[in-house]
Amino acid sequence: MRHVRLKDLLSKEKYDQFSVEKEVKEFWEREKVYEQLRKRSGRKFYFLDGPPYASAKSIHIGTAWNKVIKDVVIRYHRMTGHSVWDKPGFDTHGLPIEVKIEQSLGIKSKKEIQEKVGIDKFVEACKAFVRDNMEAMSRQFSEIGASLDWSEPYVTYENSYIESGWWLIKRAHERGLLYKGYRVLHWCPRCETVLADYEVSEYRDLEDPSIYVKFPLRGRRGEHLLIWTTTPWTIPANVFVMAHPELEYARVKVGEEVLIIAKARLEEVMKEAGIESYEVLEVLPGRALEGVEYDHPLEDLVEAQRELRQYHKVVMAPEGVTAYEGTGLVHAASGHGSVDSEVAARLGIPIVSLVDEVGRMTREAGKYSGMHFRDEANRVIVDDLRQRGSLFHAARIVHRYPVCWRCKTPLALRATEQWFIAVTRLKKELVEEASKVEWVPDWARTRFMNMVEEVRDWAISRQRFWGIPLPIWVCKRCKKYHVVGSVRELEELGGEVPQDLHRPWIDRVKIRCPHCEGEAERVPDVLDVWFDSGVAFYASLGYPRNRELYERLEPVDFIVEGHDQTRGWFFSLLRSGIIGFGKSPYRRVLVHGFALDEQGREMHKSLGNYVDFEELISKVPRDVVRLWLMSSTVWEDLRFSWKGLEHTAKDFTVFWNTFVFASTYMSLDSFDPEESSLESVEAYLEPLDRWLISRTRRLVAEYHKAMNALRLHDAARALRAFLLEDVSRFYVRLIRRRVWEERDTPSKRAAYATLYYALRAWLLLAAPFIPFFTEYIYQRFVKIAEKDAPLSVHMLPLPAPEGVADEELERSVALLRELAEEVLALRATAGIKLRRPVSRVIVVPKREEVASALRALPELFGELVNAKRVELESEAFLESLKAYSVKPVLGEIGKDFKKLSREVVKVLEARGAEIARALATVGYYELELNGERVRLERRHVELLAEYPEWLVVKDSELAVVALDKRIREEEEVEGYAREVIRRAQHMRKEARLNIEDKVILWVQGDEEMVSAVRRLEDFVKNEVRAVEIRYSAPEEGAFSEEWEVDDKKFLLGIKRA
RNA sequence: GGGCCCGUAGCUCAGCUUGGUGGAGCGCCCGGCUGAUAACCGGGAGGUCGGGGGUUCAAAUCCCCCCGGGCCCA
Repeated sequence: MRHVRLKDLLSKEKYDQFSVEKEVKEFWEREKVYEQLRKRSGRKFYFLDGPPYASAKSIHIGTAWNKVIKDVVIRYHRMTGHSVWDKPGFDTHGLPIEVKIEQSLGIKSKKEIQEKVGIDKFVEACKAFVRDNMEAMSRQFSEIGASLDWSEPYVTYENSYIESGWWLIKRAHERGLLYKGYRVLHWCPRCETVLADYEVSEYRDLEDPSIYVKFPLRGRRGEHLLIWTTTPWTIPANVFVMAHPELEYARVKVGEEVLIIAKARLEEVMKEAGIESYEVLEVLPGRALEGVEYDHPLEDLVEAQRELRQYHKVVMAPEGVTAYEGTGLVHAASGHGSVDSEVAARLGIPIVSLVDEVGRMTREAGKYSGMHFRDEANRVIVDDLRQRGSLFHAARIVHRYPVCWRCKTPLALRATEQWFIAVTRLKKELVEEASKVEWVPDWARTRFMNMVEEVRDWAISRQRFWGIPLPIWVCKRCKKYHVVGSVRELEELGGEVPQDLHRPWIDRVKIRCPHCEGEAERVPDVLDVWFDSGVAFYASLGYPRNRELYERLEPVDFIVEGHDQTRGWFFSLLRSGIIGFGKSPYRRVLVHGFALDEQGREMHKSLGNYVDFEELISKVPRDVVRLWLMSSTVWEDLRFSWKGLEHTAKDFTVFWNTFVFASTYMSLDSFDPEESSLESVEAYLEPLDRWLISRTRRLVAEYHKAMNALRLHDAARALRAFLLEDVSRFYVRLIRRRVWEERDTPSKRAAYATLYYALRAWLLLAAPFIPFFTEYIYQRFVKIAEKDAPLSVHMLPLPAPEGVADEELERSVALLRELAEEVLALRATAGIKLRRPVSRVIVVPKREEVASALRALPELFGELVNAKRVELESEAFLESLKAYSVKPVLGEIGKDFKKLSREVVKVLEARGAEIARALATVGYYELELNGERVRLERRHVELLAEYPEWLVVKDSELAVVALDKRIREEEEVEGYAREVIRRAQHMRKEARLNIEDKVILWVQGDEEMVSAVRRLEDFVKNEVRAVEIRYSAPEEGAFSEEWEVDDKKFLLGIKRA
């Protein structure tokens, strides 16, 4: 006979979530559960893993959170009939890894890589490093239960992935989006590569010169343009000066010289320069300065300047000028400033860049050639300007200056030749496609759109080694270039394809120029690492070599990453999708928060507040970590909290205990859930059972609603609240007595069937969140009870929303629970323990729904407050219980009754209640006193109305509740019997008896106690499972203990019968 | 400087979309319950809902400004 039995899970065994997880992991591995899960068929659900960057061995808590979120969604979809694509990925190329390898090899420059180490060794080292990291990270991800395919992740360094990447470059080329440009971009002189806009993300407070320089007007002796700069090293490359057409400029006489400066800046600049005496000669609009020529102050020292004389003019460039800093005249170095270069391009002015790839001034910089730009060149240039009298004022300034995100070297803006994809031309498509995407939460859309609005062309080339080689070959003879889209194409063009497509091997591949048959060589660049992950949506599926898979799975149904990825991965995917396929590659995006430390700061190893993942899961069980993570609002930042974890762990003990309770009694009674289905016990369901069923249905519905809206935290919280509040704290507490009943009653079966229904549903719904715990319980609970139950809980379909919740019943129960709290508060003030029954509770409802709830569920309420009777009464009834008394108002009495006053007061004291009632109702009271008629009226007394001392009353929002404190014999006897039962139960537990063991009970001592037990002998016997009660001293060998209740002493003994 | 998010009890956070007497857990004090429970229940103390202004009969909630923190950009 099958029935529920948690054999290995009985209460004596101490619950240990760590061993639960260990056992479940072994079970999953032994039975190859994951492999079977993957194979299941159903509607496609294409999930795409945002590949973490494999630059370290240990994962961040935030990375773990990220994968847990993914796992919950994946498991949810598996359990709702989807076939889930669950290939994880790793991002493996790029500068951060190169920098780490440089450090480990003890080298500092690009040159050393090429000359001392060799690119081949260097690239191999990168690959080995990444491989180790991936292995460690994969292990940690599977430790936390992430059920993705760790045996075959997609890896961006693999040949097939690289080839897929090439395809997109080719597509861009075919669409006419690929171009080579000479552009001003941030450059790291240490890494010797260009950095994209989004890579310029770190700023440091650095000290720089802050100088005001005089540029003499050509042919007007003694008159100068005054410019301001913090980068003296750009002065040799000065080509023109920018002014704002709508600003007012002043010609100012200072000493013997005339300076031109924005009027709005005049006062401040003079103050800074310490000049008190100056005279404004004239104010003119910026427009008037257009075309004014000047001479470069260092013209004779800088070779490049010889060519530039013709461009030294003031030009109108409002985008480069502000009225808030500087002088309103901006020195423009077309090769060293982004606005400068744009203005130059607009006006057909040449781009001049005088800094080389390692940060030294070039040969064209003449005197300054070979000097480092920020150190020596800055100093020498300032000196030269000073010597020539061109320096108006020099100071130092501390300002935020961009540094390399990897090596913290200050960056230089310099013009270089780079490859670009003209993304700006795709802006309309980007906006259109992004607006079709479902963003959760919705503000992610706003954020994304704001970002797209500012989109710039994408500089895809990097002058480095460890990356996807740029698939562009340039002909030595005709100088035309050719973009290669695949390995096969490379072969067809006569290239000898190497084993590994990385540099340096790919560099040696020469092809036939398709234009002139000359020999073509690859350009030496690699691709921006952001390119890699951006193509994951098709490259991870092997497209275009394998078209079928992608065509079947696309589009990606779901992605989720941190909010920093709005500009990162979410954008690079969309960009690649538009370039390659003209549409968004994904349908739905969930944004999650950052995992911060306990103080709300970022967690960093360098800050010393880093919680190591391995340490975390050695201290806290995985499911506890998961549930804690998932209870936090997905898209908000998460504060790490040991306390929060502890609290979550406590909830697990309640989960566990609830199942132990259920299984213990169900197995004791050989309950078979298949035989005693909910339908079969329908007729015996009590209101409380119907309530739990309704609550369960509500949970199912709310859970699915939350999951579908990706409000995963709402689902997690609902799961916790349901088991804790509804099942454990309420339902189970109230059915205890029903299931403790020894006979097999229909009521008991109904309770079991209800409880089983609720727990089974919960177990399945909780499975995506806490896969270990639910699997463990499932194996010992559902799996044993149901004959067709599958191997693993994760293979079951989730309960679907069904039927309707019984709103009215739930509302009634909720009201009664609230009302019961009021009564419990009354008991507390009256000092009557809950164990002692009271004879009656009076309720005067203030709302009809309270009254109808009480009429519908009187027993439930009686049980909640342990009252024999619950009386629904009117306010008038309560009034009638009030005892009235009077307090004489001596002034009035003396005035009216003179000498009789003393007697009147005596009467008031003696017959106060009677008089009070009369005054309250009729309004007067007459009596004869010393032969005189006396008429007492309201004004003679203060009327006091009080409830009798045996009644305590509490007013609340729902009702006035009153508790009759008078304990009748009946209740007293039951109360004493319960005191005995409670202690006998305690002793059973202490004596380590099994729940089903029968005992003999001895009771001896206080008369009242003993007689109470005698009078309720059957009740006591049933409750403590006694076959017999002996009213004598416990026999030798019995477990005995002395007790005292209300000064009544008694001795109890128990022994297994 | 711009866009988006966050700010609620000592601590961790719900509540805000859709305005209607401010909540939970932890911690503290007092009391109670318990043969699933190292669990739980009740009471008490604890709040300028970051600040200011506005809309409204009514604002934690909607609008504007400011302050502090985060992310992304400039």
